[in-house]
Amino acid sequence: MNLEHYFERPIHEVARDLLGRELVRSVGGERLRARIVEVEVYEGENDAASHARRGTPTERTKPMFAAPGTVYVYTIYGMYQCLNLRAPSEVGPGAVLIRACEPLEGQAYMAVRRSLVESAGNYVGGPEVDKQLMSGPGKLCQALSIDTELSGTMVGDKLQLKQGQPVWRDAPQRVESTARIGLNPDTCGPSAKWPWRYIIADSPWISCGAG
DNA sequence: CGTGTGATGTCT
DNA sequence: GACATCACACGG
Repeated sequence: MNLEHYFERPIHEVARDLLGRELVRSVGGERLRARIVEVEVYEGENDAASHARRGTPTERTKPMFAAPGTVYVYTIYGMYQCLNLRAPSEVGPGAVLIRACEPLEGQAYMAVRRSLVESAGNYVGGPEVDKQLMSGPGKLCQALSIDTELSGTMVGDKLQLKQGQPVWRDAPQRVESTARIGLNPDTCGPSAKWPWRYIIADSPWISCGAG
C-alpha cells in the first residue's frame, strides 16, 4: 500500500478509511495480521479529551504533532499501551486511536502475547478465545506486541498497513459513528459527546460488548 | 449477568 | 488526583 500521501488528509477522512484496512506486524519470525474495525479521532486544542489539548507537544505526545503517518504509542493506567496513527486536523495535531481489530493471521501467537494460552501449541481457535484477542486498544497492542518503542516511528517501518478491504469506499453504509468510549463528561465537556468513534457497525470484533 | 477494585506511567 | 484500560473477585 502506498503510504506516501495516505495520511495527508483530514483526520476524520483517514479514520473512516482505516476501517477494513489491515495491520501487519512481524515479531520473532511470527507474522501477525489484523483488520481494523474500530477507531477514534483525537485532535488538539479544540478537543479536551486529547493528549494534544494544550496545543504544544510534550516528550510523550510529540508524535501527535509530527509528520502524517507517524506512530504514537502511549501507556495508559500504567499497564497498557494504546496505538495511534498521526493524521492532520484543522487545528494541527491529531491522531487516530486504533480501538479494535479482527485477528486474521497469527492468532496462536496473539493468544500467547495476551496470556490466554501458555504456548502457541496450546492454542485452540474459536470465537470465544479469538474475540478476546483484540477487542480493545490495550488488548490489540498486547496481541501485536506493540509498545512505546514504536512511538515516533513511521507506519511502514515496524508496523505495516495493508490495503485490506476499504469499507468506507466499498460499503459506507456499514460505517457508523458514536461518541468516544470512556470519556468523563465532567472533565471533557462537550467533546465527550462528539461522534468521533468510527466502527464497522456489523462487525462482531468491536469492543464494548458488541457481537 | 452486574458492579467494584487493583495494577500504576505520564501529565496536571 | 485524573485518566482514551483490563482482569479478576464477588453477589444475585
